[in-house]
Amino acid sequence: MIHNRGEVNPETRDKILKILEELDYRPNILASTLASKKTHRFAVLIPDVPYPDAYWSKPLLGISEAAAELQQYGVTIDVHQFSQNDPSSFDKKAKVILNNKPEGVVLAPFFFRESNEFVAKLNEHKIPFVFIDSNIQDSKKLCFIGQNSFQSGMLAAKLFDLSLPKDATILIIHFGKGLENQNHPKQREKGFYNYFNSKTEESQEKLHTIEISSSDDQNYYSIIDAEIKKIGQVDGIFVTNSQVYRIAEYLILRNIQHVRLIGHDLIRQNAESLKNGTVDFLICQRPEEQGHQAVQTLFDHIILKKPVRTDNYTSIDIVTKENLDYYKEFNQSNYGTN
Amino acid sequence: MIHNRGEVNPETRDKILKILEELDYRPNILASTLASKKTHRFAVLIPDVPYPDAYWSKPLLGISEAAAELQQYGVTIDVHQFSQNDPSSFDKKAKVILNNKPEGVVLAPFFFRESNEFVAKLNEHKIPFVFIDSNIQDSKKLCFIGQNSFQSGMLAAKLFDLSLPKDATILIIHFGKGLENQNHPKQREKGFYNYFNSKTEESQEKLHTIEISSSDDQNYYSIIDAEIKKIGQVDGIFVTNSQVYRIAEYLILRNIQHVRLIGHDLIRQNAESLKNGTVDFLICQRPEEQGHQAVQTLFDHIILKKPVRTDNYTSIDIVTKENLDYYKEFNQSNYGTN
DNA sequence: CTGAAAGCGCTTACAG
DNA sequence: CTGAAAGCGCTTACAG
Repeated sequence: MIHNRGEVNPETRDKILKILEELDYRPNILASTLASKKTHRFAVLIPDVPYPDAYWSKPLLGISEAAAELQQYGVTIDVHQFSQNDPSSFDKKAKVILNNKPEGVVLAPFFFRESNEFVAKLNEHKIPFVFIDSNIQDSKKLCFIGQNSFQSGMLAAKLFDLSLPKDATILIIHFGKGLENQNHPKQREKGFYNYFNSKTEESQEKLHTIEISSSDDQNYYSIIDAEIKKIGQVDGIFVTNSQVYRIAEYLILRNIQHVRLIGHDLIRQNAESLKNGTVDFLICQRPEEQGHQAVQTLFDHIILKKPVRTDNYTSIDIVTKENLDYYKEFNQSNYGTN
Repeated sequence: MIHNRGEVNPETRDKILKILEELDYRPNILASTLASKKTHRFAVLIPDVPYPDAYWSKPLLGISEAAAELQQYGVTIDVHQFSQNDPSSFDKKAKVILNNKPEGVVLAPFFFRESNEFVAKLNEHKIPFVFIDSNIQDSKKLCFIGQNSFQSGMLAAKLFDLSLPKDATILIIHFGKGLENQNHPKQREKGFYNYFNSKTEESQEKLHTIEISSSDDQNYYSIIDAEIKKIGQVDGIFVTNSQVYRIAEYLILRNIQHVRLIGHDLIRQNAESLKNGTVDFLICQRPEEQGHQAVQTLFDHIILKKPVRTDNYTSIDIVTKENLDYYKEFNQSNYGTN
């Protein structure tokens, strides 16, 4: 009904628009999509899932859910995955996506340089894109969806602060190589230090940081042994990503108790560590919701032509043994039989 | 296309169904709602909002949001509100709803007896209903959406346990009259005691409970004064509902510091107490999401004829000064200009 | 350039 | 009872 062809007397145009407004006219999307028979292709570029239940299986769940919902609107979603250890795999998939010329893209800008190149091409082709998980400032993005990692580091610090004595020794552990490519762990550490540095009372906590790169995978036990020996004792350990369950394993094997242990993300292994009491708090970010929202945002913008928020920080959830069961989204069980 | 009239040879029927399955046939809801021109009326029965930003303004937000989304499917939602101090107002609205014969109902079963009567009538008329906030067992409900309050009490206890010395004195405060009608506060208290009673190590915390009925509104300060005087000192206070900001006011006025204060629900007044540091933790339940989901569940069941879960516990969120900003749902700000 | 017709995948009132 | 036609609110290909 509303088209945009030809010249119309601006006065007439305004009159018509005013009447439409008065009648509160809204185009019927149902009728519109039904009639147009148009089909929309979105592309997704995220890390692969190297082992079962690894972190990126969760955003993928949300993406698949959104895909199923939007299918009736003629939306197809192609998911492309790259290896977190291999920037060239990112590049390769990015090229495939560009060749397909999708109407919109969701991407996790994991590798800074490669992502910047990809994003430049997308802008060139005027393909709108949504960042998921991490952000690149000043990039003409449609939207960013993820966690404020600085603030989540602040929160971790607060939890130690409230639950440990004032002179506690806390060890911060970065797990996994390629930290230069990952914003989250560094930002979390910054937030963590910021919390303690900006305390009004004289802060007496002793903070130490170590990195365990993935090439040390086999012998990270001895690295931690050495560190603890060096600093004498440890009251709390903060792991800046989802690998906290490995520290839980370490503590159990070494039979070290009464260490406050906090990490990130509700992957299966971490849930188990929460249940057996080794991990005290898990700070989480609703990854399924992130995946779902990323796709939904593209849909809102491209098909519904609705305004979308440019920054969409998901909640920073504190998960303990007690509330764990209420954070498992999209589980298939618990359905009625009607 | 698929109808249910007349007799068909069962064999033929099965064959056809099989072919449909093979073709993965799914009726197009868009075309269906467009063609049918059917209109669906839902009714909602929840408490009113006695002062700005009071708790029930939030589920209402979620309900309105869902109403806007489902409007294009021909769904209309009538919201009826009752006074939390007046069971007869519940009754009156329930009668109005029954007269309107809606296709589905969302209700907060606040008054046990009145709710039971209403629910019996709904079952009689075969009108499906969804409980929001509170539950009534064995009631042929379509679904319950709300918080597991026993578990949220457990969680509150855990937070005190981790952040207070082993011999701490904790005061539990029930605010508001008519507790006999409200399940949440009592269940939360039960969970709270349960946590400390089931600790493996000898529990040395001293727990005290008081009730402040709303007729004492004017002089609750003196009631707390008296209680604290009686028990000598207090290290933590747990308020079993959203009225925790009033205890925060009390502590500020009396200049009492270093009391760990935990309460429920992110209403505006509580958010402020969190920011100024009087309240340490707020345990929240995503009320907007509850409102939204209640309506959505009715839609899924009645229009989409999808199976729905019969119990839908929302997450039990721990909110602090640090993650507060990421729990404000549905705020209108922060939108881009595209 | 523009108006009018055909059609999207369904439902429903209706003729036979 | 049942098949075929009309129509839901749009879009699009097409005739003039």
